[in-house]
Amino acid sequence: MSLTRRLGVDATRRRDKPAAQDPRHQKGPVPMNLFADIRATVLEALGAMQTDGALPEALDFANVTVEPPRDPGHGDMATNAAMVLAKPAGMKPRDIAEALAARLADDPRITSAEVAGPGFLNLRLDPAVWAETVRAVLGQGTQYGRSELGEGLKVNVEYVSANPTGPLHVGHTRGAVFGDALASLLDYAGYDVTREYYINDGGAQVDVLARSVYLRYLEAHGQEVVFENGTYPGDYLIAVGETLKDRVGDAYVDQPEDVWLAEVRAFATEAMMDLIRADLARLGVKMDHFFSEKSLYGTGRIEDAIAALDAKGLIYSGVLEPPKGKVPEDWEPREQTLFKSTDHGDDVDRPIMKSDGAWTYFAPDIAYHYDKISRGYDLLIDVFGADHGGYVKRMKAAVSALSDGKVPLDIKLCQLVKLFKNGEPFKMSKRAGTFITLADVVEEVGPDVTRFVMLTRKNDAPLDFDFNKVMEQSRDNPVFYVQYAHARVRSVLRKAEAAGIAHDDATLGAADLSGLADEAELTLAKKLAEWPRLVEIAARSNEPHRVAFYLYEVASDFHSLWNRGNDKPELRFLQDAGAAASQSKLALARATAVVISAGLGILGVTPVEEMR
RNA sequence: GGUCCCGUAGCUCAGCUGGAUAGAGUGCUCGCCUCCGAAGCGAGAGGUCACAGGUUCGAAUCCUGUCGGGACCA
Repeated sequence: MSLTRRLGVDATRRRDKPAAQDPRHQKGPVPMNLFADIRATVLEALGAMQTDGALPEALDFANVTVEPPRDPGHGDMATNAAMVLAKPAGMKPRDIAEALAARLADDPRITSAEVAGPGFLNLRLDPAVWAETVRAVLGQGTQYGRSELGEGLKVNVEYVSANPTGPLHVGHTRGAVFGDALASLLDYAGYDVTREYYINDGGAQVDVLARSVYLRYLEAHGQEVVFENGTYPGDYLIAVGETLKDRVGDAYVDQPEDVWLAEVRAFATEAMMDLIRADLARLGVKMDHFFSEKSLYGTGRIEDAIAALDAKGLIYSGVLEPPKGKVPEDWEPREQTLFKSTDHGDDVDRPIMKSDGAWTYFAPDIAYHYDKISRGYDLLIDVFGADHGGYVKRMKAAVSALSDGKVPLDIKLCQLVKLFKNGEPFKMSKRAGTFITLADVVEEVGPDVTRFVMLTRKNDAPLDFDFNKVMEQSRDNPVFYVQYAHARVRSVLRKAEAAGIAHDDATLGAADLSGLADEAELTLAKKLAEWPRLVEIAARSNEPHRVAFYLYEVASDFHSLWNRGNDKPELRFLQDAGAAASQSKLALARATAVVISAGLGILGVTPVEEMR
């Protein structure tokens, strides 16, 4: 990927600069967050009221919010302080609100504070505040909006983690895009992020892979082969078989499995990981760390993890009750080694070792998460497909037990993507070898559209991905709407350049911005003021899709302003009156582009210069 | 049978970790290019937030139950 592609995030991605990992040590001004600032002002006023005896001591202000009102007619910001505090303070909401309003009137930024409705306090801010917002954006660039919410905490985001048995398909793409955007979002919000991929190279499926590659290897030697017993017939293994032939000649031809299985498995797995890494690169996804499940076997690491649980008295031998309702026909009571996950919120205890002494699939998962904990992460996030929803409780129980409840694990489930083509749903089958791959999609529509579309849906909502619709790049595709707004800004800046108007950020940031007074201009500036707040909300809930929806709103406010310039020449970004008249408008336009760039940077989408 | 997710405009979906008269896109109707990029903008119409209780100043949001859709279940 080119450097320009991700300029919003790459420039600050801390894994490239380990020395400056902690955002608390970053240089530059503390990011401006107007809503946080005003909330702090409100809390100060409340504190002063306590000091004066106007409010009782010992009140919890945690639920006091300052947020934009739904109806702009209510003002610029609203606080619920009076309503939240009325009951614990034993006072009437209106009394608190009026006293608070009187205090806040002293703040030069606040021009009016009115009690409304059940006890809201509606604040109107001096227009100069919005000009300062624009100035802050120009001064801080794509750093505007960065937050210290994360306090430099170490967070591990595990995503994709597809089995190394073939190329990534469309279903994986969503998890890849989501996990990557989430990681960027958390980075932007002040966390120290590691992007990680868990390679499932320890199970039976890689044996199947090895046998499949072996068949292609025989084929490369001119033999007729049949793909049976679940072996993978996909074309992508043909080249792998040929490469194997180049490596070992005919050494494995007509040899029993125990001669070649281990080596072919290692060879095939590495080949598949190369394939997967290449697929991820197409999307602009770059992992910091790949963790091999295989490395857990035969090294005592699983045993260590289980011993840690055993030391807490959470391992025992027992027989599970049969699953309620439909009992599998082959079910029989068996003595197994169990993890007492019910102590940590699970519904039933989970087997970790079967009666024949083999680990269950759960055991390496425990060991893997134990490893993450021991690497010192403060927070773990797993991005799974929705088909793994059944593992959530046991995984959380394991992490809770292993970390003594100190390391939270958040598991984000991505609903599987429903594919449509020509308006018809179609399924993909890895076994049949007829699946739509990530590479197919990215080649057709490009990484930007792929990523943005995947992020315009909440992760736990199903996503209809209409192949044709997305390939058509039709206008109802929101990525173009946002890109278009950015391109329009760049266009107007090019015109400014041609007209000889200085438009660098320093000049625009120092310009007289009092000309920004029209409602449409202020609406846009206010929207830009929400960006730092939006980042924190999105990061707190681990929901990068909020960034995509926010950018759509920014673009909408910008397009709206742009078109008002058609009717009102005084709202155009380039003014006939000359440089000074234009620069306040250009400052707003440029600030819009900066916020869009920052947001697209988090999503991993290129802010384009033009799209004619 | 159990667990988890979902149910919001004709359709596709947002909805701020409880706020005021629930919002976009799309589709439909009607307007806007001698004007910085019309891939754009403006206006109209469209709702029992699945249903029933509960919690409280206040519920689409939290709790319980029912119905419906999906995923998973040694």
